Amino acid sequence: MAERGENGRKNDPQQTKEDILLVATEEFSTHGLAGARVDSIAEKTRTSKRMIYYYFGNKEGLYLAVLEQSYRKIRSLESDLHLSNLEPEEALRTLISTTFDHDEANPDFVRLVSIENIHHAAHMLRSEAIRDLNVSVIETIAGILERGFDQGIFRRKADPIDIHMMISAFCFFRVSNRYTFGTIFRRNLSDGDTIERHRGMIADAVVSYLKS
Amino acid sequence: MAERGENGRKNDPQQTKEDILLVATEEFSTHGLAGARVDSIAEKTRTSKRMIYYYFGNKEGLYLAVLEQSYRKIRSLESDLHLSNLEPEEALRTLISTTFDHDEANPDFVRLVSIENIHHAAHMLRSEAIRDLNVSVIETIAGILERGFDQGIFRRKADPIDIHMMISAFCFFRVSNRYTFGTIFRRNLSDGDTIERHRGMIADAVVSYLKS
DNA sequence: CAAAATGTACTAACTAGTTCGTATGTCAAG
DNA sequence: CTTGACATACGAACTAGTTAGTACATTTTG
Repeated sequence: MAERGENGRKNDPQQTKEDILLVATEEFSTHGLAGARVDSIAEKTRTSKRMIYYYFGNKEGLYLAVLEQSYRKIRSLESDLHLSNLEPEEALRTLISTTFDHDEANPDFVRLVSIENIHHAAHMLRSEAIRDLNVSVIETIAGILERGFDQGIFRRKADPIDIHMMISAFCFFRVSNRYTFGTIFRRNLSDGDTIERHRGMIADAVVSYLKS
Repeated sequence: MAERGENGRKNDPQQTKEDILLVATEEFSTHGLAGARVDSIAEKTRTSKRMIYYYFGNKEGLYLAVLEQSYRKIRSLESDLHLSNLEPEEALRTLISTTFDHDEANPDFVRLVSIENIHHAAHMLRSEAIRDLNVSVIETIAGILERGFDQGIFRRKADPIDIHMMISAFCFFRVSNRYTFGTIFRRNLSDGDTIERHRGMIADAVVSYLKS
């Protein structure tokens, strides 16, 4: 058993790495790459700064690891939705709700993506893991659009990447721009009623667009 | 005339301030608040670091000034659109195109807003100038929606702020997430054809939503 | 001249990354 | 099964370089 005595040290590399990543995710997502402090991360960890450099090389390496881990999480989520046995409209609405709920539930991820965009996606480009992200959503959407069109439910032949962008834009923006938008229009986007209304709204908008 | 001789100095406070702001906008928008370097700004300016502190107090003061100036610019743009004499649908499409083109033409502004959101809009909150932004767009949209509903063109009674958010989300996301989205889906969102298609797409989506 | 505007050169504090030394796990040989 | 040698895992304290901010002197302008 790898238990921790009074002051006796037990090696647990896996746990140590995970611990660092968890703390780092929070730090990077709230302060950005340049604003994040390695010392601050080290303090909040149950290990030391030495370990950060031991496992991740340098600050950028740690940032990249955080980014990769975040993307890995969504990839796994995306895949286990079984939409092919649903009616096209129903399938689309389910997919949209899932995206919506994911962004709403993962502000850290949203913030990290925003930060990465400020850096022109420079780190993402260097990471094969992220670049080669199996973008299965697109195939899923393509399938739904095709079925819907063939069945005469959707009148418009839209590009699946465009549709994905439209959905992402709405879901992402609500979270990424929550603060400035909320400040200017004095509206709390985290409010329960607002969430419900917006979830329905984006679905209705996409569906009506495809039907028009 | 305030001309600049061989090495003779001419005071031109207005020009000095504007020069600093211009350089600072670029620096903050590409590196973020923490990532921006005061020394770097000073170098690119035709004046010195001393002047930055003389006029703006400190780094945050400069950042705030940059932010305020950026918002002041859109406010002026928004106001001189004369939409009330257009058909509701036409008016809405014009407004959407304008928002779309503004974001497309001002990536610096988009990036600054993203950055400000990472900081939970903390600086914006402290700035009365920005907080009290006359949100005339909302009134404009409200008017269009009402006319459209009364004329039976729009079947749906939507909240103007929600509609504004839907438009903003799409237009903003295209610019703010250009890099990560482009990397993952190998698509260049700055491409001329794509711009055209997207401009029409958001307008069609909003209109069909309101008509449904 | 007085006040505003500007330049030069500096400093105090911070911060990423390192050095050096120690503890722990493991596996082969006895 | 135990010993010891080697690799991996870890911690405390340090350093070199950076960076926001300033003291002081000087020039321009009304």
